[in-house]
Amino acid sequence: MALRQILLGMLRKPGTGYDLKRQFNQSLRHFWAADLAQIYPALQKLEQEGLLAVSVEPPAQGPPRKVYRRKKTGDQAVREWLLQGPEFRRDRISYLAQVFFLNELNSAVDARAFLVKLRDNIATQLAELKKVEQHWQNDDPRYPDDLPDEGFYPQLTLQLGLTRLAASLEWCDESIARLDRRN
Amino acid sequence: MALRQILLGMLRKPGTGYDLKRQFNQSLRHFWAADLAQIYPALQKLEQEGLLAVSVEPPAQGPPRKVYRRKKTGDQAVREWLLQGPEFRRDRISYLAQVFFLNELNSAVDARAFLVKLRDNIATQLAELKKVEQHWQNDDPRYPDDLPDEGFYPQLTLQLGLTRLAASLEWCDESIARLDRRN
DNA sequence: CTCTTCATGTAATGGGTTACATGATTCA
DNA sequence: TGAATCATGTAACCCATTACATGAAGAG
Repeated sequence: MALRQILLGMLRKPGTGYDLKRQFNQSLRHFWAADLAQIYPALQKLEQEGLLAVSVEPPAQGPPRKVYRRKKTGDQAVREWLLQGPEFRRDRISYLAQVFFLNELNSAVDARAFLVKLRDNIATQLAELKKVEQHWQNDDPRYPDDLPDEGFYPQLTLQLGLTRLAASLEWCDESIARLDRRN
Repeated sequence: MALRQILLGMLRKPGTGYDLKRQFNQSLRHFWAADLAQIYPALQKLEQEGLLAVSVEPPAQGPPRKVYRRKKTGDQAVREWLLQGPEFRRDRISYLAQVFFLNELNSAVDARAFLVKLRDNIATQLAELKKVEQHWQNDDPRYPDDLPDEGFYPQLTLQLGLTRLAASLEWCDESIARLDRRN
């Protein structure tokens, strides 16, 4: 149920649903993704509840832009969310479920192939996140240690993303090595 | 949509919905959780589809036990799931979304308090997972390197859980230190 | 001439959570 | 006497995904 708050958080500066989607892709994607089909109704609801204001503006191209602005009640909602402390939702990691049952294949060769594919996938994800980091670095030469506060906290999240992927990658390599040692 | 396959995987040995819930709590919880309200209908559906067989057995206590057994079609379904390669579902990490927006608090003190709470939470989770590892160790003296295949793959998943939590914990400490250095 | 980008949505379906409902036995 | 364990479920709701629908401008 955090999408509401995330949208409010992103609307520190006014924007349209489409703008927010772009922000998801650029900055939040590695820990949260959302589709336009989710974003549009959510924004409408937040407006109905009085946390956002809308104004229709003429677009450069396409249909009229519905620009959402956060109201004071919206500011407050974000602050409350943060003051409640960290939220944990149960994570579900499909590929770990698969690893758990790899023995069902009755074949160390097939199990190994699975782990190698997993390794490659994670390596790709890590490479992509590093590209994102490159972009951030190019956008602001103060990256990572002299960023203003607005950039500092997002940078922390990127950092954890990189750390976790690197740890997962190492785990893959070690797992493959352990499997090889068993045979 | 992996719950189906996980239930099938767990039913290598026959059992009831309640038994499976226990297995979730003991072995899979750190990467997948499921409620009885999800498990019971899912088992019924798998039976209707012909992947499982049911037989009603007299219980030690309570209502009759519905014991599910995997059929050959069920075995096949598990194997197909694994042979398709690793599945990635987009993860959503609420607390990272919160970290991303911590600047909204306009207070390094409050932001720091958030990170400390996060640190404590993760430390608790790590301690709990280590307890789980202790149990596994006690259950089988061959842990971790001389386990039979059935135990080896589950142990890998536990290992990743521990690795990731340890990495997250380090990240928390470093983030708090970096925040302190800024002020 | 086709693909991408801008920009809005709705509808159907699927998956997950919470609440509700029942009832016997065992343990503190 | 009250809580936990065993054992089954249903119903309402919420959240997320996929598919469908429209349409103009600009890039290649």
